[in-house]
Amino acid sequence: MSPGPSPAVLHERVLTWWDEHARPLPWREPGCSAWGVFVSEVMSQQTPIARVLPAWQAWTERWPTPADLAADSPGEAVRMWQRLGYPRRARRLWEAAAQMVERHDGQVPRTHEELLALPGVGAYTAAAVASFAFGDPQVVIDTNVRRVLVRAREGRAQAAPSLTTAESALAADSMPREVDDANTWNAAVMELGALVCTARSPGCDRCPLLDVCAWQRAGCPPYEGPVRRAQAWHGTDRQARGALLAVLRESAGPVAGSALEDAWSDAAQRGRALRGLVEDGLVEPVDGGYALPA
DNA sequence: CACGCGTGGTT
DNA sequence: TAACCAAGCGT
Repeated sequence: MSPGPSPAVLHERVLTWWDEHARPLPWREPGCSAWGVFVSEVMSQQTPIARVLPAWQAWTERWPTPADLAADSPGEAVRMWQRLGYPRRARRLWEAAAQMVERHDGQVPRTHEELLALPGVGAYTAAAVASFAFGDPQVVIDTNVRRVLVRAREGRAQAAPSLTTAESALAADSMPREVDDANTWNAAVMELGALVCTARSPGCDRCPLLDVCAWQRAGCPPYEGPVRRAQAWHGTDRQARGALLAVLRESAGPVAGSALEDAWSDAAQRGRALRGLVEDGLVEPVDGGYALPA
């Protein structure tokens, strides 16, 4: 079937590499709460760890439990999100905290199914929290895992644009059977993809799988497959939303409509972006202007 | 299922 | 410098 090494070989190599090279991130400390892990996973969705670290510190100090966050306003969550990007994640994290208070006795739920039901939590985040916070070895599949497995086991440069059932099966087949190893494996494969088996310029010379990697053995053939169109940015509604929300985040109180005109001059696009932000619960119209939601 | 959704560092 | 890339989610 696959030209790559057996799972047993992968486990030995990757788990040994993890012991020596895992970064000491605060949410990996034994004493970190499930809430701390949960916040770290949501913040890390599409955002580099270097930018997550200070925001995670600030959030968990200010809101040490789900109840602490739920007792504050969603607008404060949006403000504290700072410039992590995709601010809808902040609003959804606040809503998730509120649901934990209402339905889960103020705790992060422990099962994959309950986690998946929370706003802002998809298959990846539910599996990651179950595994990393609660030791339940769900199959964790993110972009790093997909890239490492596709290269090492199938000999291709990169995974398809979206997750396939074949990749899910490959990831499940790659899991160690023993529980502790499986949970460590989840973190270790991601870490290998983040630090060594990277998308742009992989550090194959320091990879623990160098001599068994199917992609390496095939001569590192380039990717052949459908290409995802690059995201537009300049002049998009998304850029407008970002500019408008930045003004509100940096203001202590409500902002007059005229101040938002300075942030984005095109009136039609400004109006469209503002309506979208209001729909998403990131902005509230108030008397004579706009504010973060109370 | 393809697309919209932020931001900033790297190449 | 424009394009690419980063622990995805919701519709």
